[in-house]
Amino acid sequence: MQRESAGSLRSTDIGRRVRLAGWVHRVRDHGGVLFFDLRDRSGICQIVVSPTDAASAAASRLRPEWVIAVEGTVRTRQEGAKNAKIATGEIEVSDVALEVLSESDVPPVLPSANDVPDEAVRLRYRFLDLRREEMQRNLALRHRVLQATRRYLDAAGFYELETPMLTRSTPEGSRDFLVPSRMQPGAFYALPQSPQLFKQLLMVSGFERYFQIVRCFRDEDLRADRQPEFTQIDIEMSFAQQEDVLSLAEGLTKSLVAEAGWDLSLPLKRLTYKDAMARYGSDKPDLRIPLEIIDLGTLADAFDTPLIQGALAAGGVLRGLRAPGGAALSRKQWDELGREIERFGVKSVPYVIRDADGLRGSLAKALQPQAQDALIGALGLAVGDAAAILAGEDEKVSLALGVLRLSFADRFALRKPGHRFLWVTDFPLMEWSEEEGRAVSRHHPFTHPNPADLGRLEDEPLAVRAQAYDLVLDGVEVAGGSIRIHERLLQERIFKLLGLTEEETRNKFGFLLDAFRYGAPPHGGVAFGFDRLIMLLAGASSIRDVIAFPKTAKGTDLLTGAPAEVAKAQLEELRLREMPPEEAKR
RNA sequence: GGAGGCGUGGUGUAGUGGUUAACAUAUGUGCCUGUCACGCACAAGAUCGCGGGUUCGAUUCCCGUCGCCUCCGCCA
Repeated sequence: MQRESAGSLRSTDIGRRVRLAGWVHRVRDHGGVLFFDLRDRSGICQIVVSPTDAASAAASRLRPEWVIAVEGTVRTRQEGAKNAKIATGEIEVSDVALEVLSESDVPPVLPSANDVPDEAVRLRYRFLDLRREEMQRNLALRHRVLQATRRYLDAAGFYELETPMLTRSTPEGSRDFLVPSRMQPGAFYALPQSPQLFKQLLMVSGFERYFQIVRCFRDEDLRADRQPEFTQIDIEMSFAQQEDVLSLAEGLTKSLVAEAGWDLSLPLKRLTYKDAMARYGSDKPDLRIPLEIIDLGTLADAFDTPLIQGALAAGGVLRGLRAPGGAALSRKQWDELGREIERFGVKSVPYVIRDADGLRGSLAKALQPQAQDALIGALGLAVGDAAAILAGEDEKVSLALGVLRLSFADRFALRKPGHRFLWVTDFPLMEWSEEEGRAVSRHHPFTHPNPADLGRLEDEPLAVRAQAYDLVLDGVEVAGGSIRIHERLLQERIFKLLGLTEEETRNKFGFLLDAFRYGAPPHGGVAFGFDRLIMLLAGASSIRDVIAFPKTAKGTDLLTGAPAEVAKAQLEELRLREMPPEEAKR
């Protein structure tokens, strides 16, 4: 007899003899009649065993998480015993034959429990944690979106091509995971941070449209939305302009989010990097928050305080941000807000509060009385609102207000329901790295500059815009990409600006530059952070909740115990030796 | 690298410088014929993460350490 899904039985199945198999979810033993819920991937179904049934003795032995097979008859539940809360609540399976396939110890993570155990316990017993309905749902969604990706891109003429996982370390970007080579002692493979160079080579090779659902590796510190290995939907297209890539990515996004029941209307909103920073203080603004940063430059003269006047004299800006209901913030809370933006060189948050009598607050005294109404109007302050007002260097003021914007949203629950996508375009090509004392690529060194800015590449490199774009969803970067440089000479100019010597570039990227000598098509692409996207679609608060076997914040796997020491013989084979701690210190 | 939070029966929590560490659930036994987070009774179950210090006495206070989480730095 063919096995069926427990969760898919309905009243239309009444009278049928069925065979089910799965896990014992909950047992309700009344001494006489006994009920239990049988759970499989599809859901749960109530099995009823009468004291006169042959299976009665076996049923009373059943415990949670035993694996059993059941053969029985689907029947309607008695009137008044139907359960509208579950999909199979109209029916039950009776007159059963029971077979225990596997017993279970008392499980540390009980899939039927309401309380979710501590995450360390969940990760240690991940195979049990994954039985929980939430995790089953998340990974099922992940599966569906993966399949939708393949369907969409295949239909759009993309080849799914694979690239090496054992590759070479390249400069720029994040720290590599290294794999020592046995056959080339002293040499190392690197696991790919992304298949960037390979997908460009595939364009040179004439495949025209490539995609890959690919694991990427970055040896950096973890976050709720960052794992050392993660999955990208990697896409590259030849003979494509930025518009072609954006439009492809939008179409794909629409079909992917539809798997979660989201309806997306295209085209998506767009914002330049410059505007995003000015209006939201972030290159990945959360547009669910109905707050915008306001430039107060025209009111600058109304503030009689050296802090503001000094900042403006130094070429700075004056900007404010409304905090709806912010009058309720205590002195202590303003201090907390100040600590959140300390890293931008702000010592405390100057603010004003509008109450029934007018403005008060740390900055109100410095404001000329006749300018009060103008300030209230500019910031849109209602009675009960407050506003943070910062003066200083453009980028720092923006970023600081961007942080406050998020903080206000948290404190006053300002985020509107629903979801907001947007493209952020025209990123700067390069940015200054204090640490390295040179310009570094903001995206990666193969990003094509905006053709309109090519003339000032050497003179004002930091002002050059890139043909690079990010897709942002609710304040999270879910995809990013660029048009690539396919001209060898331009690529060499960029390397030079980045301070990479010819020898270095030949050594590290020679193969790519070589390839570009033999007819490289213009090309560009985009990569989706797949786990993050699923996290947002699933409404999960951590990327770990959409990955079957994730790592902890310290990069360990509590299930397998990785990373672990290896046998001396393995190290010898690789000609590796542990460095004494005192030597490793420096 | 830095900051913060958490760590108490299997699990989730409460709690206290002082007798026997409480509750829920899970577990075991018994009772129970329509439950669905079934119910009732009884029982068993805890080196209060680990190490050190303060104290007559520490699960509680202090220091260190380990583990988990969050954030900053970092992550093209």
